[in-house]
Amino acid sequence: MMPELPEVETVKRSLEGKLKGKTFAGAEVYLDKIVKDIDPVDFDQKLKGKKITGIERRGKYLIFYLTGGLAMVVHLRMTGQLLYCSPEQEKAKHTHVIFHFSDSDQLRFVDQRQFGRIHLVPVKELDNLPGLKSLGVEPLGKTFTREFFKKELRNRRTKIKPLLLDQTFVAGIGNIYADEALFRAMINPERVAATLSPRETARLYMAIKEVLQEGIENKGTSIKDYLDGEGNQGTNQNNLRVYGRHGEPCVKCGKTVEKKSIGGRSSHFCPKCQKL
DNA sequence: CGTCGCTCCTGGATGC
DNA sequence: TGCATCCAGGAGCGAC
Repeated sequence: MMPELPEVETVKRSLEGKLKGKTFAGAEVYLDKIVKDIDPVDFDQKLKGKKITGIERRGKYLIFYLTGGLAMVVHLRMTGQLLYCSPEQEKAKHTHVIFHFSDSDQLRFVDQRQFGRIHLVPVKELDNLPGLKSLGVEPLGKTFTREFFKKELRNRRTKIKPLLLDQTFVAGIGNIYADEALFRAMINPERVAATLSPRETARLYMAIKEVLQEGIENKGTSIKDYLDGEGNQGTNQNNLRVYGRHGEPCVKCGKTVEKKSIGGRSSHFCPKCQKL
């Protein structure tokens, strides 16, 4: 569950080799609302005969580039899965879309909570998609510099945790990696962003990159239902220091890890290592 | 524009 | 034991 940047990147990497060069034979849509802004019949017709030329990740979005100047944009939200399957495989519960390829292999979109969305747009209209349009900087990209981070924090009066989750600020951080980064940087999630010292800002900057990088190296965090494109679990759940550890002793100081709702989301932190 | 709260969903966990 | 309620949380949306 909860695909964030490392999980979406892992899905991308697991599918890339298998799907590049494949030609769509069509798409069966079982739940219309998943396929946003397009009639399922049109969707099937437009995909038919198009070849996948490449896959890109932007924040938590996956973009499939197709021939004919088209792009298919997939957001897994919380419980979405993209699974590469053979036609014999039994159709799992909550399978909402099945993509067929000309070689008879399939890509299936499975999503228990039905929050995930799929768009099909011309490449030149990608920037008009709400969400993609306003997406912030890539935290593992060149433009996410320490200077940028410092400068952005300076005028923000919001709490640091909700700010880290703001996709128009930095793209791809979700609840798990936000809590983990704040713990590593020893910063309380309720601190007002603008009040972080230069030292704290630098620590948080490094911690964000570190937790995301490790998440990718460990092929994602599989807590509930996250799987990559081949149905494999990640191992980063074994690397978490505070997320889901409320009631347990802090790995650094032994004090009990707390859980508190901040900005409407559960936040896990050590009250001693992350003083307010 | 920044910030906040509500909403969409299912199913596992928790409460009485 | 059974039923009701809560909770998980990404992001679009409307309100202020």
